[in-house]
Amino acid sequence: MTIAAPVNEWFLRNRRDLPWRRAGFGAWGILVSEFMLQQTPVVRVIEPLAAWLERWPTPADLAAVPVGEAVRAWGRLGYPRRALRLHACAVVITEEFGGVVPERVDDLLTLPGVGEYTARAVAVFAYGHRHPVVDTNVRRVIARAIDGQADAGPASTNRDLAAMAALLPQDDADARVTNAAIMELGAIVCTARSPKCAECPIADVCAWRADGYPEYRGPARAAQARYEGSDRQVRGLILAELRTSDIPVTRDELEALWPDAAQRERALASLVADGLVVASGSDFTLPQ
DNA sequence: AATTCGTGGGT
DNA sequence: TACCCAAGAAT
Repeated sequence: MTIAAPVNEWFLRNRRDLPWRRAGFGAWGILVSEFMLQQTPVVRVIEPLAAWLERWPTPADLAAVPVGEAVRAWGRLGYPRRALRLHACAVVITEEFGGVVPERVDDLLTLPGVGEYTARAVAVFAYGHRHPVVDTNVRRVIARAIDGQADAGPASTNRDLAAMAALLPQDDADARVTNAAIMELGAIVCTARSPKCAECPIADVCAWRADGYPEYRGPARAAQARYEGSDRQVRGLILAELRTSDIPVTRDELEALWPDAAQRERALASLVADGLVVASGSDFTLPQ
């Protein structure tokens, strides 16, 4: 509680003017933004989000088109399975929720691609309900300011949600601001690489700072696998080819994308298994 | 619980 | 240059 007030005040003066924070942006827009923001930097989401919502202003609009259109429109945002799940989400919302994005966390959690973070983000930011919202930024701020650790360890949903819940003001509207404010603080001040403690509104109560910025001691997070030469890269190459082609892509064209036949076939098979690619005779297309 | 899943920019 | 990191979810 000693951090909610100063962080809220800081937020009201320093928050970025992001599209999904504009009044009347709508629950659908916020849901789409949260899908796009999963593991993807804010700056890369702005334009695709605007194009997406112009094309599909409601869940029913998206549900009405073939899922392949969603995969194509996803473009280079990364993790294209999110496009499949967002489309599936639109179908469920249209068929089971009357075309209205649900506002209860437990209803939101039933939607494809909606997990603990996204469900609460929608309930809080779109509907104003009072829940803790915990993303990577929030986890880092709490690890530093409260726990005195340089970085958060592995995620632990219950512990992380409880820690954030303990910081929230009682009032729904204030709690909503605090959720956005701590996330924003982690995004632009208490950053992973070079935190700007001189600009931090809670530097005077930060446990990490008070302890002299000790290095992180805890379970090492698994190193991210190298991308170059990975199956992910091959999947990306194949899907990029399909995205930019209006007609089915032949095996010969796919062979030109990657020399290792075994890896190419493995990547292709996994894309088919995911539903991102379908066989069309002896050729391949995005799903219809 | 540990892995897998894109892409691009920062350090 | 090689990492590291990014409003996570599913398995």
